[in-house]
Amino acid sequence: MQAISRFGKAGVRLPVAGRWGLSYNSRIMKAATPIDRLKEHVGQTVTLEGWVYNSRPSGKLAFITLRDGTGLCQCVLEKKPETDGFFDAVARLGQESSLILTGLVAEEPRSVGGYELRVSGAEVVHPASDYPITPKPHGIEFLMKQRHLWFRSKRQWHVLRIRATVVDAIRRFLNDNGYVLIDTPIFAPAAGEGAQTLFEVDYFGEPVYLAQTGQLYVEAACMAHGKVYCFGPTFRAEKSKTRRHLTEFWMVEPEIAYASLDDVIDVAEDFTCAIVERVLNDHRDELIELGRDVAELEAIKKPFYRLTYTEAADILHGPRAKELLEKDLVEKSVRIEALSKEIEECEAVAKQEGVKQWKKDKAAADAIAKREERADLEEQVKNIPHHMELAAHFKWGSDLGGSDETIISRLHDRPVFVTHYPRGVKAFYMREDRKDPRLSENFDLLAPQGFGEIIGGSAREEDYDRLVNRIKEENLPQADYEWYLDLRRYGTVPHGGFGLGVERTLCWLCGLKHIREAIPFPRMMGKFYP
RNA sequence: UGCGGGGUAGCUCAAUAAGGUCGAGCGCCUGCCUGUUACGCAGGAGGAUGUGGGUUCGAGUCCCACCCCCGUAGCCA
Repeated sequence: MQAISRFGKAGVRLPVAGRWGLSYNSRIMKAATPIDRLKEHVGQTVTLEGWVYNSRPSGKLAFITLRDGTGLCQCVLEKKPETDGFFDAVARLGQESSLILTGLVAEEPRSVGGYELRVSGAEVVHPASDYPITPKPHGIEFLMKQRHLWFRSKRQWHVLRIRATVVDAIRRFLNDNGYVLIDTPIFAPAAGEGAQTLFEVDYFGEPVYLAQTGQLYVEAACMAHGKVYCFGPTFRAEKSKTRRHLTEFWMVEPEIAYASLDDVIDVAEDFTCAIVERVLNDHRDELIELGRDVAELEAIKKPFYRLTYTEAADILHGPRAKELLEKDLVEKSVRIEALSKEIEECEAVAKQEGVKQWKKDKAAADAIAKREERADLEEQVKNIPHHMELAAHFKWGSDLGGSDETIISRLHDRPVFVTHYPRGVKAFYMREDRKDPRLSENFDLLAPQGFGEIIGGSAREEDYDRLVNRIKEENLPQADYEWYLDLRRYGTVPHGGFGLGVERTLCWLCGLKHIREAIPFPRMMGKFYP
C-alpha cells in the first residue's frame, strides 16, 4: 500500500467515510480510530492519527510509540516491499512528528496498552526535530517555560484529564441538585474581602479590580433562585511564592438560601465526597500511575470530622500535637539516615567499572534525586521545633497557620471541618454566632495528609444592623455596599455558601507537590509565560 | 520581604577538602542493526561557565555588587 494522502491542496482533510471499518454509526467526523478504542478493532485494519511519542528504529524494523490524545500505541514498521515507499521517512522521524498510520491491530502483551499496530500505510503530516522535552529528566524551570509542550507528557496529560473530570463532577453535582449557574463579573468595583490582594485594572480611566470571589453577587442571585453557584477564575495579588499559591485560579462557589451553617457544611461534605468518588471511578489507573495512594482516597467517606476553632486550638496546645511532631522528627531523621546510605550506594554504582553507561547515569540521577529529598527532609526537620513552638503557643484569636492546619489534618484520617473562628480574622459578611458573639459561623475544610484548606465557607450575616456594624468595623466604604445591604432590606433570610479551589483539590486528589501542575497555564507571582 | 540552596553544551548533571588549558549522557548529524520498549554499536558537530567589578602569573572554583531560578516562612482557595 502506498502512503495515503487524505489532504487536499490547502491541507484540508478530504472525507473518507466508512473506509476503515469504523464502529461509529453516527455521522463520521474523524476517519481515524482513537487508541483507547483499539480493543474493539483487533484483527481489523485501522488508521491512527497522532504524534511520535518515542521511536526505536533498528535497521529494517522500527517501533514507533504513537500518541493520539487518547492513549499510546506501539506501531511496528517492518521494511518490506509494501512499506518500502515510506519506511525510511517514518522510521527516522523525530519525537512529536505528526503522522497518520494505517495497519492491522493485534493484541501484544509487550506493547504499552496491550495492543500494537502492524503498519501497512503511512502519511507524514509534519516531520519534527529537536523537540525540547526528551524522555529524560528535566528541571522545573525549563519545563515551565515549555508548558505549552509539557502537557503532552504522560504525567501532565493524566493530571489535566483528571482536572477535566473534577470540573465535570462539580457541575454535575450542582446541576443535578437544583443549583442554578450564575456567572458573576470578573471586573469588580471594590473589594470582596481583603483589599490588599486585588489586581487593579484601568477601566476607561477608573480603577476596577479583578474579582477575587463571586460570593457577594451569588448571594444576590440566591435570593432569586434559592440555590445557585458561580464557577470561574478568580484573582489574588498576594505576594506569595509557595507551592500552594496561584495568582489566577478556579473556584466554584455554591450559595443556598434558607440554610444554616450546618446545612452548608452538609452540602460541602456531600460535594467533596461526590468529586472524590467520581475521580476514583473514572481515573483509578491514572491515579496509581501518578503515584497516588488510592486507598487513602477510598477512605474519604461521610462523615468528616467537625471541630470548632477552639477545639482545634486545644489540640494544638495538647499532647497529641506534640507527640505527632516528635514522632515526625524521629521518622524523618531515620529516613535521612537511610537516604544517606542509598546515596552512597548510588554513587558507588555510578563509579563502578563494567556497568553500562546509562545505568551509571541513572544511578547518578537517583543520587541527585535522593539528595534533594534529603535536603527537603532536613529543612522539614529544622522547622519542626519551630512548628512545635507555634502550636504550643497558639493564641486564641489569631488565624490558623499553615503548619497548624497540617498538624490538625494529619491527626485525622478523613477531611476535617474547622468551624467558628474568631470574628476578627474572618470576612465582614460572615454571620455572627448568636450564642457567642466573639465567633463567626464559618468553616474551613482541611484535606487530609496536610494538603491544606480546599474549602472556605460560612453562614452569611442576614441581619441588617449587624452587617452595617461589621462594615464600619472594617472601615469599608458603605456606599459601595448599598446594593448588598438591599439584600438585607428586602426579604432577608438565613443563607450561606462556600468556595472550593479547583487546583488545591486537584493537588490533594493527585498527590501533587506543587499547584502549578494542577492548571494548564499557571499564573504565579512574577510568572505569566507562556 | 527574611532565611537556605543554586545558575557550566539545546537538556540533565560532572569538574575532587586545597585556583593550573571544562567533561559525560541524552538530543542533533553520518553509518550499521528484524522484537525494541531509557534499544544497541561506531564516528561527528556543538562552550564568551548568569552579569559587572576585584584578588592572582593564572578564576567555573576565592572576594564584592547585581540579576534570575528553586525551596521555606507570612497571607490565602
